[in-house]
Amino acid sequence: MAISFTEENYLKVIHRLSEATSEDISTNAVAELMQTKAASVTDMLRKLAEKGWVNYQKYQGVRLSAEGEKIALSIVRKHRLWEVFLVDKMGFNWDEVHEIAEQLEHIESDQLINKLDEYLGFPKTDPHGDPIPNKEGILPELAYSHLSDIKATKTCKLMGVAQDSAVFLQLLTKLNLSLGAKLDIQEINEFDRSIFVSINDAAPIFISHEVAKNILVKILA
Amino acid sequence: MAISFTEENYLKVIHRLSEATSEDISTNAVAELMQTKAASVTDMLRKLAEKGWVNYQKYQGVRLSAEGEKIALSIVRKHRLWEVFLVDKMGFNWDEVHEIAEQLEHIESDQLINKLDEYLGFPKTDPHGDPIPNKEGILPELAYSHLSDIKATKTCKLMGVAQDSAVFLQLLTKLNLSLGAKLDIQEINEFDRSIFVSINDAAPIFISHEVAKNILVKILA
DNA sequence: AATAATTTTTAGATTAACCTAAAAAATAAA
DNA sequence: TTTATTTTTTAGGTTAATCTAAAAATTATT
Repeated sequence: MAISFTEENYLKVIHRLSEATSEDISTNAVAELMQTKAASVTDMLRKLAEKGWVNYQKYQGVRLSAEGEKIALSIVRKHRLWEVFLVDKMGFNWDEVHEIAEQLEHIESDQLINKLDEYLGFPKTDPHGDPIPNKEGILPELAYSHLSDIKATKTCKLMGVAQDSAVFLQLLTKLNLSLGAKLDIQEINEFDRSIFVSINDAAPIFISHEVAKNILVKILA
Repeated sequence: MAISFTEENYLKVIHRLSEATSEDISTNAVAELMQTKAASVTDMLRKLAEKGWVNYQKYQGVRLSAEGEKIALSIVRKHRLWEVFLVDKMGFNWDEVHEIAEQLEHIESDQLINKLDEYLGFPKTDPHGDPIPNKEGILPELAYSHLSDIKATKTCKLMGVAQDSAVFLQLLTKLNLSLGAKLDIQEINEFDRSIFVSINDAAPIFISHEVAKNILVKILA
């Protein structure tokens, strides 16, 4: 069944919201991410339900059907592979690729995306550390910790970010924080929950709780 | 001013029709290429005229304004660069890339397209021999001959094709005709205008007038 | 030049995606 | 457990791009 760009974007947004919770997704939550009004969302949810891509009962929220999940994952796959292409091959920075990938993710050609995957060397994650679903639509669970959740003075490795906004990524770049960076937590301040941390063995600096929330790390020691 | 995919496609089609003639383009001609009805075209032409991209007087046909021409050429540039990418980097055949490039040509990012251009080594032509407009929107005139127009037993080189359809390109591939192929015309048959020709010094074969019309060559001797 | 044929435009509908404002349902608070 | 608040849905409209059918203009033919 034919699918429009808009429908694809709705499925993607519902998928993203579903990753954070096991509850049904509210109309308002979808409206906010879609930058539209709740009334418009209601219309679309009814339509997506008719097409069998979501399970939706009015007033009860929405969740993806198996088929909807498959579509959403294929869009995520395309988005992330194109991001790798833009950074690795086109020489963009990690904070420049999101908007362009938002367009490229709607290009329809399985053949192309599989050739691209191969051309890029079957990458496992995108430039922000997010895992890339495979051809079969299976998304490996990476299960990293948010830096803000770590309670003790550990050593970690930066594995990903929880946000793709250019301002956030540019800030990380300024802090010399990129994928793979080593983080030695020196101290966690109770007062403002800021973290005093040494990045790649440099002199320690302060990182705000707000930033730490969006940094995903693997704990090394 | 914002432009929709549909508007881009109309400008592209008007541009294509304008290449073949210096006359104004008729509503019906646009309708045919856009695979839509004349009434729809009339609506759109009025809209494009309001936006200043075409000059249109009702019942008098249409032609691109300077601004419309610039937009059309930027779409052609994107289309052809993506085709080069698909063939040179992704390993597609020349008969497989048109549809995908039709989608990719609408991706909006000057930065991306210029980086792509560089990545591809600033190609002069696409996989079908069509010239690629440069950043400034200047399309080098290549002025090759249609094989069907040649009246004598000459030697030529295949420089391009006048049609991108998969069936046509696949036929050329079967005939061992690809960009750069050497063609030694042995004989031109008056009866059906078929051409008896040796391709890359192989035993000569017959090529129909219909095929010859769509083959662009440079005359070597 | 008058008539016939063709092309193009207008008129009026349709569909997808959106909107605002009002009504209904669900949830929270008194 | 009523009442108040918030969320969601319905009702009715808008815009872009399309359509069919009919009218108008242009072009071709006698």
